[in-house]
Amino acid sequence: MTISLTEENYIKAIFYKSNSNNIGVSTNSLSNHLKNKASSVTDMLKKLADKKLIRYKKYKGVLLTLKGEKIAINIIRKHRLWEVFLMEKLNFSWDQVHDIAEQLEHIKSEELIKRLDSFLGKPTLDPHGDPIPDEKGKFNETKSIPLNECKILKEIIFIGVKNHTISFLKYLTSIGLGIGDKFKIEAINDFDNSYQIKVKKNNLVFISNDLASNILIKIKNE
Amino acid sequence: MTISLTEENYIKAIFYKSNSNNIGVSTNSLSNHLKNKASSVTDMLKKLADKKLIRYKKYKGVLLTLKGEKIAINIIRKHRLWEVFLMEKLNFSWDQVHDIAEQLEHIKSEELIKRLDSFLGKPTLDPHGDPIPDEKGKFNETKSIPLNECKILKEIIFIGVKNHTISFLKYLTSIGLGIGDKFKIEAINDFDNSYQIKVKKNNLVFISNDLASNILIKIKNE
DNA sequence: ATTATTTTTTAGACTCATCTAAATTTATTT
DNA sequence: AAATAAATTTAGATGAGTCTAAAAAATAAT
Repeated sequence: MTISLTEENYIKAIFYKSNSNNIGVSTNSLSNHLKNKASSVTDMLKKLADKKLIRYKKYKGVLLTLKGEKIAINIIRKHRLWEVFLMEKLNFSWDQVHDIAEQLEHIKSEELIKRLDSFLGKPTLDPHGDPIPDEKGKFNETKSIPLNECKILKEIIFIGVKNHTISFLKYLTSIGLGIGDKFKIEAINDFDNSYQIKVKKNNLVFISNDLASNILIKIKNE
Repeated sequence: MTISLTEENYIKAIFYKSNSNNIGVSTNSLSNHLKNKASSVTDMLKKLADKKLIRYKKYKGVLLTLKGEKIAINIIRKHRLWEVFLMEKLNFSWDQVHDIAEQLEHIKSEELIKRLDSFLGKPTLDPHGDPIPDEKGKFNETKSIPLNECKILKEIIFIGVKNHTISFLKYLTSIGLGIGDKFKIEAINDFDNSYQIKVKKNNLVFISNDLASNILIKIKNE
């Protein structure tokens, strides 16, 4: 069975919109995410259901089948491996890689991905700190928490972001924060739950609670 | 102006079918090459002419405009750079790279190609010995001749192939012949113009004239 | 529990790239 | 140069993926 580029993008969107609870993804949320009209989404959902890639009941939203999930995870694996390639080998900055990886993820060749994976040293995290599933589709879960759930003044490792917008990524770069960096929480302001952190020898940086909720961290030595 | 993947493939096909003499490429030859019906080709030619990518007169065949040629050369550049990447970095064999490069050549990002080029050390020949045009579209012409035009017993450098079919490439590999290899013409049989060559310490290999016409060589120290 | 609102689906139309079948033009024979 | 063959184009149709506008179903509000 062949799966078109468009179908792949729908499958990926459904995967991203799926919550761990088994509630179907709504037509509208896919419509927003894919920037297509809801009616177009409905059409495609019928097609994907025919192919047994999703379970779809009219008006009830949609869930991936095992087959569909496998495909989604494989696309994500390809996307993230290419992102690693673009940053590590071609020295792109992390806010530049997404659009290119969005294209590369659709290249069809299992052998290519296998070799790319080896070439990159079988990485388990992409440049945004997101886990890269292995050949079997298994995610190496690195338990991270958003910075705003950390209420103690400790040494922190920055391991990922929740918000992937380019402006956010650029902002982090501008304050000297990159994946893997260590920083220290110097103060937590209880009036607005904002943070003051110190990255390396840089000055103190002020982080709003909202911002902090999009920064994924691990507490050092835990 | 956006150019679709399909349009890119037509432009590339027209480029490959163009002879240095200014004779238009026929609808039928494109039809064969692209494995589309002639009527489909006609439709697309009209479209490409509207976009000023080709010059097209009904029943008279087709030529690329400067704009079209630029695009064709850029696609070829991308194709060949990716082939180098696949062989040099991912250790694919030269008969495996074409199909994957056929997909990769359509990835849209000038920056990507610029960086890939640098990463690969700005190569001027691809793994099949075909020249890689530079950013400006200039081909580094390495004047090569087909083996069957060489009538003297000399040391030879194998620099490319004319026939790119997988079976031919596999055959060359099987007799121990790879791009850049040196070999010696041991004998030229005048009854059928076939060749006997010696690759490294291997046994003598028999090469028919037909085969020889598809092997591009340079005579050593010339 | 009716009404109003939002979400989703259906119906019909459009573009892109393709096809088949028929018509037309060009090239080749005799 | 007329007849035949080959190449090319036109006309009309199809499938994929999208759209708008209208209908139907689900959800929320009074």
